[in-house]
Amino acid sequence: MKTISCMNIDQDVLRSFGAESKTYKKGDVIFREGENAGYYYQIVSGKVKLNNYDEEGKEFIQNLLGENQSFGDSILFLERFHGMNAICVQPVELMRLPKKNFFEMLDKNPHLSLEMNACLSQRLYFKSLMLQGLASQNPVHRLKGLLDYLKSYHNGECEQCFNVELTRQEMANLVGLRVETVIRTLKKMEKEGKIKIENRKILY
DNA sequence: ACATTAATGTGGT
DNA sequence: ACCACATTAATGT
Repeated sequence: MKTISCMNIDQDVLRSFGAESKTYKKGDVIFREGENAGYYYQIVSGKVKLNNYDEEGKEFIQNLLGENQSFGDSILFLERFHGMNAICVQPVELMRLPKKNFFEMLDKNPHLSLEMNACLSQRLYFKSLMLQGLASQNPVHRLKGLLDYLKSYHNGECEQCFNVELTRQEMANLVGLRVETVIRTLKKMEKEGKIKIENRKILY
């Protein structure tokens, strides 16, 4: 199960520019909304979620990142605060590179700079897919948007063999629906042949 | 093998 | 959407 690694920079390169390894436990907060953004983060193992909470305290997940994916980087190009929290969903091991070193690295490695552009473009493009779905009231459209988005991260070739490794609760928090609605909508989509469900695993 | 917990389903309001 | 509860799968002791 390979995902498009965006960004996946060689660990030795990262270290040579002063990155440090860090480990977190499940539930640990890596950074919070409103804090100053000062690091590039790249996940070695584990899973991180980027989220917000609305006024009522309901969670909205912006993204879920796994192995060889980076986060916190898009905002390094801006003088801004974090717009979301980064929380570990599983125990996490990651590399952390200070902003200053990050730019030094890009400066000395133009190809990484290019890759970064490709990476940011990819995120932009697929965020737009998500938004299309979220703009709809129809739960089928919302979930379809999410599935297209997730699949796009995937070098998948075959039809309906992309295994969605998210719980229904996570999906619900990504598209702003209730778990029950997600469960029922997924079943509906299965009947319509849009997805397959094999012992609770979702194939798209 | 048994108890506990997390995730998935179902039905009713 | 929300709530309560049943069923199933995964994990711990």
